[in-house]
Amino acid sequence: MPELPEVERARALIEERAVGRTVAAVDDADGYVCRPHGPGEIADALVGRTFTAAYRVGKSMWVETDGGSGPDLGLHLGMAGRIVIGEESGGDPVYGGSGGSQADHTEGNPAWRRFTVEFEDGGPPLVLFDKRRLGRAVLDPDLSHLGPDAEEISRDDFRARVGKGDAPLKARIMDQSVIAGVGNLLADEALWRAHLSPIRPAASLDDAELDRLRVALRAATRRAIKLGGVHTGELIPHRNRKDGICPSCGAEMVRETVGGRTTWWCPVEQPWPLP
DNA sequence: ACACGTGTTATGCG
DNA sequence: TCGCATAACACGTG
Repeated sequence: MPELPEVERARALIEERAVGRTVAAVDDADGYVCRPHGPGEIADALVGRTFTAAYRVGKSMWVETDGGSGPDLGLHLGMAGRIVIGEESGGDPVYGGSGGSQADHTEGNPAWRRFTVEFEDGGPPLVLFDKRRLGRAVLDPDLSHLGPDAEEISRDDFRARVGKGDAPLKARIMDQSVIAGVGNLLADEALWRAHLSPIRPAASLDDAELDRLRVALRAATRRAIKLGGVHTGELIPHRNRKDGICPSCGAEMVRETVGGRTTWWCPVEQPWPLP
């Protein structure tokens, strides 16, 4: 399930393999993935347009057409979306695979094709695969509700946005209107790296702790982009059903629902209240 | 059979 | 209206 790193890989793939190409046909027949557009609406807007750039904020990406004079194509991978162009893909880990950082090659069940763009050059189409259909393809997406991208937010901005409120810290950093791009796994990984408890009220952090979290989050994010996805994190493999062990100190980790999501943390290295 | 889930959002409540 | 919690969404997987 894609978080910022997987989406960034998908964006880079689109930039590399789809930008510069002109749209010949669009299959937007999946009315749920393409909502609120009616059938053919996205196709009518895009056919004849040329993709000129691919952008991303958080987990949302969009493709610019005709240098900005045409409509943007917004793409979101939801919980299980994957962009495939020819032999390359980016997004949700290979279906049925080990989820490692090996070259992605499998597009999965053909029934999971939810949105397709074909090009005039006759080359490989851009396909959104999504077994759960929680992904989206829309024209001119509204991104006004998103906070700054988690990888690029400044220190001062991070302090001001994250360090307030009574919600648990983990819920705060997963709130896409506060900072954009952090999902459940990346949140656990970054909090573990920063030695901060996910259940701390966000406003209880001082500036030094907020700075530590920002650095840990950025490091975890960049590492995940390089290695192929959030599932390559150091903590993630230890989020098993049984006896999760802190990969750093060996203590038995805690598993609880925080911010509505399953959360794992080390009670020794991420204590709350502070000792 | 049945609970769970790496995301988003409408709805409810104080 | 705001801040926060929860249910619902769709559907494959263990």
